This record gives sequence, C-alpha cells and structure tokens, in this order.
Amino acid sequence: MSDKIKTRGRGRPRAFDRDMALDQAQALFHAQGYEGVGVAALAEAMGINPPSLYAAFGSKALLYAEVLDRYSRASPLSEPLIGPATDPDARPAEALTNLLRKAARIYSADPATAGCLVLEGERSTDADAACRARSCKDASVQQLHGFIAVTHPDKADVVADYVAAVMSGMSADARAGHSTERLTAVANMAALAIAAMLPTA
Amino acid sequence: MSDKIKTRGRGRPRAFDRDMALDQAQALFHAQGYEGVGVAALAEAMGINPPSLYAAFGSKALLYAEVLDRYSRASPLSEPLIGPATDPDARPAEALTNLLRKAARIYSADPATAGCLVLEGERSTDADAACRARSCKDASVQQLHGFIAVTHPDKADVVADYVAAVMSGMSADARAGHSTERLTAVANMAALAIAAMLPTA
DNA sequence: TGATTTATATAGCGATCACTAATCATTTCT
DNA sequence: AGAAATGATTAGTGATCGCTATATAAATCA
Repeated sequence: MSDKIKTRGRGRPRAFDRDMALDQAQALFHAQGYEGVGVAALAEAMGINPPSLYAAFGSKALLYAEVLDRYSRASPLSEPLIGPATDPDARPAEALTNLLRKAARIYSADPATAGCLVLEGERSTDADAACRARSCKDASVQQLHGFIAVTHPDKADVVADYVAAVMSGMSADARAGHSTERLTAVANMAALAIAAMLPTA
Repeated sequence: MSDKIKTRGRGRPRAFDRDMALDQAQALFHAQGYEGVGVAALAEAMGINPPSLYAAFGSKALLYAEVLDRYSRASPLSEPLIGPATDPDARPAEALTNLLRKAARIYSADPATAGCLVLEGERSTDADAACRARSCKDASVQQLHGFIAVTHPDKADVVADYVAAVMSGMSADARAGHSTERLTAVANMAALAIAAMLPTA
C-alpha cells in the first residue's frame, strides 16, 4: 500500500493528532489571548500532558507561532485580495471594501473567538508574542500594499495603513461584543475614504 | 493659618504624595499595560512598599481604575469636542478631523507611552481590567455620539463608532512604532469618510 | 530477543504573581 | 504622659506561571 506522508520513524508513535491539537490551541489562543491561556489549559484542551506539548511544539511561544502561521494561511488579513491581485484590471477600491465587510462578518461571527487572532495578539504584553504577531500583521499589510500599488503606487502606503487600522479597530469592537451589523456599518463608512482615495478612474 | 484641603487626621501622616504616585503608576500602566506590570514594580516606581500601595489604593485593579479615570479626565478620547459641543454652530466634520489628527500626534509623541491607555487597556487579558477600560471607552464614545447627534442625529451611531475604531487602530500602530507622520496620514485619510458622511450643508 | 528510540505520565522544579500578617514608627487625642 | 489611630517596613503567604527530571510504555532496529 501507499506510504504515509511521512514514513513512520523508530520510536513510539505519537498518540494524538498534531493538527487537531493545533486546532484546539488556536481556539484557546483566539478566545483568551496569548497570556490569558496557560500551558496546562492548552495541554488539557489538546487532550495531552504538558511534556507531550513541549515534545511536539517546543514551547508555548513556538506553539503560538505555529498557530499564528496557521491562522494567517487559513484566514489572512488580506485573503480576498490574492485572487484579484493577479488581475491587472482589478478594482482595488471595491476589493478593499469587500475585505472590510468580510472582516466585519468574520470578526463577529463567533463570540467565543471574536476579532482577529493576529491583530489582538499584537497587543499582547508578552514581548515575544507581540513581536511574532506584529510580523504576521506586517506581512499581510505588505501584501495589501503590493495589491494597491499595482494601480495606485503613490497612495499604497497610506491606504494599506488605513485599511489595517480600520480592521484593528473593528477587531477591538468585535471583542467588545459589537454586532455584525454595527461592525458592517463601520466598514461601509470606512469604504467612503477608500473610494475617495482610489477613484476607479 | 488656613486649613489644608483636608484636615489632617489622627494617625501617622502619609509619607508620599498620592498624586505623584498616581503619575508613576499611570506611566507604568501606559508603558507596559495592566498585566505587564506587577505590584512590586508599581510600588518601586512610586517609591513605596506594596503594603502602602494597598493601604492607599485598595488593590492593583482599583489603582488601575483610578489611573484610567485620571487619564480620561486629562486626555480624554473626545477632549477637543467638549468646547465645540456646546456651540450650536459647531462644524462636526472639522472637529472630528482635528480629533483624529490630535490623536495621531499624542499617540506617537512619547515612545515610552505610545498609543491610548484606555484603548490598549481594552485589549487586556484580565477580565476586570478590560471591563473597566471598556466602560471608560464607552463613556467617551457616548460623548462623541452626543456631539455628533446635535447636527446629524441619524448618523451619530455610525460616525461615533467609526471614529473610535480608527483611533483604536491608530493606537495599535503607535505601539508598533509608527511615526507621527504615518499616523497623521491615516488620520487624514480617515477624515475623508467623515467629510462624506457629515456634509457642512 | 535485546538494544535503541521516541512518546507517555507523574510529579515537581524555581520564579513570579497579587496580596497580607506582624511589628514598628509617628502622629493626634485625652 | 499615655492611649488610640494610622502609616511604613519586613518578610512571607498560597497560587499559578512556564517548564522539566524521571521513569515507564510502545514502537523499530540488529
């Protein structure tokens, strides 16, 4: 039969699914933040003991880094732009407006994991965690910048910063319990500035 | 001679200035956040021992509450609006734009205390601290709302939320080390949406 | 089968957290 | 002066933090 993705090694096989464990860790970090959750709680949610967590992920900080990476790939700050960005006829103002509206929906969809994992992680008191989240955000803003620069190179700096700032504010509002409608209203108003800055011309 | 503001009581007089101690506490909380600073560090910065801190302020949470209150009075989210709000001929769009520009300057003025104490406190992992900061923010947003409602009652909800969201995003950017110019550029772009929503008519 | 390798579970490490009991010092009251 | 009241100091409380030493279980290798 076919080989597994990775040939099983020598020692005792791992008794838990690494990806499912990451799912649990991501949910906990998203719900309670980096400092709000301890390794004991993480291990329990994963169904393992702390030593297994350290053997599989190295440390709490490295586990968090993996979660950030995972989250960024699954639900990036700039996800809906990847497609349009490759289209030379893309309409940036429209795409960015849709991005904000989508964020309004996602951030307030599940009260248990309100807001953006990355943007909230950026505010962490732990220097290491905040730095990792910041890098994650910067990468997304850079992607945003590249997308805007295709059609409006001189305004890409401001517009990318602006969109990120609005999303950060919406993330905070989502954590405060604001409804999807309330967030969407903010997104729609924010879109007015985008339309003014990036005329379809 | 004249009586002091408060007649001196019976026991041993306090050996430190309560207001100056609050200044130090505010600086520390602003620099490192509620969870980032411990009572030992607070007491040392205030030049006192932990028991004196508890005798004078009750607890870390109550001290933080006092600091929030103090900060809100000295540098409120909506400070520049109090004056104009009493003027029936106020131009809200202009006032809000100035508010955002002022925030851009204040948030990035001192790298050691970047961002807004209240808006950053809102993201705290500690439930109690986050709730207190949230109340503080809500009060400011409410004030903002009242100011806008004078001339544009139907749009006050969205606009107040929008301004608060942008300020929250700018606060995060300030903590990430963004320059005053970069923050001001975002403020100016954000003002476009305000101008579009609140025509001088 | 026996050696090697890796994962597991138990238990606990030192450090730090917010907080305080006990004692002493300094003031005002009678 | 002596009693009463309040602040300051020392030294530590139990709880939780991230993390790990140790021993055992389960797999592959020779």
